[in-house]
Amino acid sequence: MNGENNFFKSAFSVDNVIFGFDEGDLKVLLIKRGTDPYNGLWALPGDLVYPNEDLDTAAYRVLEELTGLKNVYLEQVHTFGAVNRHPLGRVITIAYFSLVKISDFALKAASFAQNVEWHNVESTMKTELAFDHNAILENCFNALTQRVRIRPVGFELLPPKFTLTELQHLYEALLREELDKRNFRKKILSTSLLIDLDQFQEGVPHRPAKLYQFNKQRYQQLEAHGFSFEVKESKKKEKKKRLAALISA
Amino acid sequence: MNGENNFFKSAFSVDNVIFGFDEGDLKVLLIKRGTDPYNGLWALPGDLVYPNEDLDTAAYRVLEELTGLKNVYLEQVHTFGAVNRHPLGRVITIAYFSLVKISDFALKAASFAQNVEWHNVESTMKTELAFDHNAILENCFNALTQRVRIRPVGFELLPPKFTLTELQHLYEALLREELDKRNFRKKILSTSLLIDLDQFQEGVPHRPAKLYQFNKQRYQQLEAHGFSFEVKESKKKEKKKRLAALISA
DNA sequence: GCAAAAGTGTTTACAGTACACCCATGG
DNA sequence: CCATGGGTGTACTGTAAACACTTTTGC
Repeated sequence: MNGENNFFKSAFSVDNVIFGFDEGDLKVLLIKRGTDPYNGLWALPGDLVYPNEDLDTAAYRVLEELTGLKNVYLEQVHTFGAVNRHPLGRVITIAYFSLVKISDFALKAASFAQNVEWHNVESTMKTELAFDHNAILENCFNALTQRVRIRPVGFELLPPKFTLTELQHLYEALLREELDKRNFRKKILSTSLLIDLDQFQEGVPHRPAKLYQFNKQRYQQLEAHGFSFEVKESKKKEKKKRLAALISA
Repeated sequence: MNGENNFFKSAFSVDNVIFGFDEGDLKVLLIKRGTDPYNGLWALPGDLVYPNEDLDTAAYRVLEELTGLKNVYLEQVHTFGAVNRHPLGRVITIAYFSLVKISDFALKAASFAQNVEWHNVESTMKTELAFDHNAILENCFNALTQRVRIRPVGFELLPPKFTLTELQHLYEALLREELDKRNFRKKILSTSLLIDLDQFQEGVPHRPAKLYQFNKQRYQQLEAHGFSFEVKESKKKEKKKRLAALISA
């Protein structure tokens, strides 16, 4: 396969890191491989890109075939192309991540996999995955962490109605950092991106929390008007010296 | 070419947006195409990836063949794979940008190009380039703008010795924003990333400015210790409402 | 002595941080 | 009445932002 100038003897695939959020922690959807290579190992869902198919389309297709979901947040992250990353030939892969609400979907049967499951992200990163999927997962997780500091993408992972505590737990999982309840509420409410539904949890063994909804229209308005959604780094306990910002005036 | 399942009848290339900084503005290195398709149009340097070559290696090779430079800042940005982006077949391309010091290199003759030139970035973005290279350029420029807010990559574009005013002009070009001289100096000096060389400009028709050098060792130290180099967005004149940060505690 | 760019401090406003107690519900 | 998580305000501190004049050199 390698060697001479066989430029058109290569293929490209997409791999899709599908994130969900449930029971207070971040999950990733994995497929247990039923064929060689890497038979029996867990892998990220992916597929070769059809010759007449755009890359994003292929990534959406992988997602939809697996979950039945459409209109999902999807973002291209990085392309992995080490020469020997695929044992069967030169296959580079374009990595995407997507964010889904675990609440509102059921898994489809995926013919090419024995098994499909949600796995905790942190523990998955310590496990061996097929191919270079550990590197891909880590890369996409970092991209998500970064993205969530800049844009309110977290809502893509929550059910339509959620409590502020659920939202806070989500951010804590994504940022791997504990947040102060009062400060978090103050800030998140000051964005005007949440709609107070004036509804409450039911059947919980404690004071029921208010339910909120993400105000997507409002966000798109603000975004269109050039407003930025800035998320700052928190100061660490051990007073790290800040490298001062460069921008002024 | 398109149509049936010719998975291995496709190719991938790298394109490299090579940025330089000279005379107060940001430049990009372009090649005038001497063959069809797009004969006569300016294009980004790029090449097909060899079958036994990693993607990053290919991007470095393109850069080195063109400029003779090694050990240059290089970053993968995005992969472009629209079905019809290349008139001769299915060719997806992985876009990189690199940052070079215009001062210290001479262009090599590039056999596949009639002409190689530095072009002003802003005006190039208003011109038609070959293939989807307008989209690639814009994407890479945005990536650079973002990167420079987070990491001190600007120094890669300056000669080894520079004045604070030159550095400020660079940041102004990258961020498309005017900066306040005093605040800029205060902040940049407070990072301890600059070495005061105690040398001065010569032969300038005004008070000569001090020369500084980037302290790479120091930066790597800080980076290794988990310090962050944070660059904040400046507030605009028209007091835009800030969407408050989400992180606290 | 004039032109041109270098260099330098202080004040004000806001956003980030830290922190502790009472409330509503189910069992 | 107890356990559980929900909900709320204030004071402090550090960084960003605004802003104008003096200095040094070449000609």
